[in-house]
Amino acid sequence: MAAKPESAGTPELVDSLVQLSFAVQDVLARVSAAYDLSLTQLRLLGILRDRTPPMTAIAEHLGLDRSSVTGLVDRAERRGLVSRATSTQDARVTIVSATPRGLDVGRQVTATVTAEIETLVERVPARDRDGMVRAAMSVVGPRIGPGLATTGR
Amino acid sequence: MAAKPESAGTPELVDSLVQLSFAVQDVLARVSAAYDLSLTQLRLLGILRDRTPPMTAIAEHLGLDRSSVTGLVDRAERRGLVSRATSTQDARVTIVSATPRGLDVGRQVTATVTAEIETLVERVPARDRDGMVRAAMSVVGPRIGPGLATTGR
DNA sequence: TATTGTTATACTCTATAACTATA
DNA sequence: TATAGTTATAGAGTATAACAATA
Repeated sequence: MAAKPESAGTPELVDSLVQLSFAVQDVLARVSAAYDLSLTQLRLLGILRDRTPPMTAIAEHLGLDRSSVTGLVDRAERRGLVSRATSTQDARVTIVSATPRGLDVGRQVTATVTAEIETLVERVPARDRDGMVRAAMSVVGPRIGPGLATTGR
Repeated sequence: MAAKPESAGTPELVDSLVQLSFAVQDVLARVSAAYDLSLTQLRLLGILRDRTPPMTAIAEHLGLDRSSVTGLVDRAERRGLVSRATSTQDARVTIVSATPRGLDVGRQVTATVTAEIETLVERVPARDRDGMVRAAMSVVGPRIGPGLATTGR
């Protein structure tokens, strides 16, 4: 499974994609940090923007163990960003939701991130932008919900 | 600083880029983990592939505090991936280099990551690939060294 | 018995502040 | 004094294993 020179441009593309991903993640982490959020906290708020899922669903979304989500939600709750409630249908289940403040912070970070990445994108020649959207979407699939999807799946 | 509808396609592009960055980082983290490396350890090995820098230079490359690099190198050294040496020119300076095993592990992870991302890229229509390289490079600049650049700057 | 969530524990990663050694 | 690196300390994030409560 070594050489497979089907498309001469592929190595450069792989390399560009890796660098690009670091540049984007840098923006996400830096802006989050400016709001005193970790990237994981931002992702949590992103999930809770339009849902009130059980702990297990959050774990699946983020690709984390359930015990990791316990700590994550603990810290967010301590900061007044999210809250817990026991499901009325199944007393084993804990429902998590964003507080008004959590929603607000999430919106602000998302707006700032979007603005910063738009600045990066201004460097892309206009004629290449449509192709880039098509290329990116052919890798990750179409958008599902509204706003920034802080997930790879 | 709100609406700025200069280019209608921009929001989708921003969103695609964020998702794409998560997909790529997922690959990097997953493959690293399969080799029992954190992403930071992989980045360290990436730096040491063709250099033997002082601790401070590593901190700058990775955007970390010097004290964080101390621990990072400690753990990598304990695992036989890197080694320390005192500079002969300036006894304050500690020079870090990858061991043969560290170089080897770095190469293996890089090769696997490249293969996996190439698989992702196969989903991109061939006619869009050149444009994607151009677009990505216009954001992050041209490649500098050989191999995967596990950095955003 | 199976599932949901938490706790206990341990490790990595990170930063700030204070320190040592060298320049 | 200034710089390079380490240590001490603290906190976030993560996982595994064991547990309690509920189904």
